[in-house]
Amino acid sequence: MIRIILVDDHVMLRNALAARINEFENFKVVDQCSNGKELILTLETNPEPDVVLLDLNMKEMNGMETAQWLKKNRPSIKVLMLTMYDSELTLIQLLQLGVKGILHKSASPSDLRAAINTITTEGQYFSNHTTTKLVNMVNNKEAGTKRLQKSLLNDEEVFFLQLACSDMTYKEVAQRMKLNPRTVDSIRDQLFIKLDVKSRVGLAMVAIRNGIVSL
Amino acid sequence: MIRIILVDDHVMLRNALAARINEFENFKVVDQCSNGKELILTLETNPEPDVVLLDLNMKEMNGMETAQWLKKNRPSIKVLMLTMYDSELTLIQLLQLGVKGILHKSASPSDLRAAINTITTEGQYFSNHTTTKLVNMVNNKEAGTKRLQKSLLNDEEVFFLQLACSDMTYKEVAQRMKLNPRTVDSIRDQLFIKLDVKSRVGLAMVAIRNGIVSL
DNA sequence: TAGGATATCCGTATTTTTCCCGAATTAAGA
DNA sequence: TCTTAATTCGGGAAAAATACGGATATCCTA
Repeated sequence: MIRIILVDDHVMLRNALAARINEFENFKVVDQCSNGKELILTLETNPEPDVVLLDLNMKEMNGMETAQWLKKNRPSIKVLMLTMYDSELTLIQLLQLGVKGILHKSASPSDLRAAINTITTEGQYFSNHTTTKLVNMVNNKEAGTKRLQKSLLNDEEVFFLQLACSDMTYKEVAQRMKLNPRTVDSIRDQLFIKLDVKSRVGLAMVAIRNGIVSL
Repeated sequence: MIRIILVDDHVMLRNALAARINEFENFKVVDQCSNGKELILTLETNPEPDVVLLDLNMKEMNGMETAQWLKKNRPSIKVLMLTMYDSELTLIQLLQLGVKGILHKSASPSDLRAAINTITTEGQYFSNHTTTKLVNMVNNKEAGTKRLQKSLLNDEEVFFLQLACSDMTYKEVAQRMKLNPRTVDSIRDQLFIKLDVKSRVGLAMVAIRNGIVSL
């Protein structure tokens, strides 16, 4: 019996997923959480599940942070990430975090079934769509491979993006980050290139799409 | 038998809702659509439902636009709006569009049941949370009442917001809107006041939260 | 019809953002 | 060790965004 925990702050979707999964043979949803923090609490007092279905866009502790925690503290748990939007950035970042599969929220129930099945039998699941994007990135010499190697966001950049998605000015952001305003300029310019945008609004859009900032 | 159509681009959540609703007595989900356009097509060839469960944040034709269309073309259909985030702006705007109820996506199945039941028996459903916010707005003299009267966005402002959530400069936005750049400045300044932000990024955030721009 | 509030349009001034250059330091690789 | 990157920071200028205010038209009202 494969044991699964669901993590998503939308109760109804979560229940829906649970109902579907419990219909499958050999699968059982043993717990449901609303965010990463709840998951950690649950894991502290309960036996480890085999799979965690993790929503990327959550309020309290989002999917990215939670996956990072899981990789570090519970590396044997397989993570299947649920995404709302899709983008190359998320993709690469998630792979780095050891996520074993990615499933778009607009996926059909049969996609869900395939994902859950494959991830337990073969260790990982990636849809054709996901794989295609990866291949395209590798093939796209000018931007693609560079991104594969370099477009991962470090903690500083993530922190910057979170602060940039606000009414603050860059000076204020620099203060908050305890950095020289010039350095903040560099971080921003770096992100312009990495994320292929040319304005702060563009950065904000990418950040939101990728669950880096939670609304 | 109350006939219901679901409109949401997340298949699994949609199916979950459908399953729940079909469990209720006297309710039946007669159709499911992924966005407003599909709904319109469906309505053209099928008999009118009693209730439409409408997601606010959709790609093709979002909930706001769809509600507007329904108000004009199918005024007898009751609209229950599903929201991802919540904000005062959405609230007022939705009420103006004749929406008969608002349900947050993090609502529980029992909330869903209450909403569906109440909307059909009493004509409308608003949660305590929603009502409380409305009351607060009315009581808050300085900003509240003004917002109630004035914070509704007209088509021009909505269009501006959609364009503002991009890498475009205001000049380019002005060109696209066929307006003088100064006029675009005024629209922006107006929105700063209405939405209580002081930068373009702030505008973008509000616009996304309210489903005015779809990512 | 005069007065007052309000919306629209547009100009000026200031601040912020963005870009381009480059220098000093550190890290990494051959 | 020498070269090559990458990081942090600075000056300065051009462009964009924002703040402020003025002119005109409109509409409501006393």
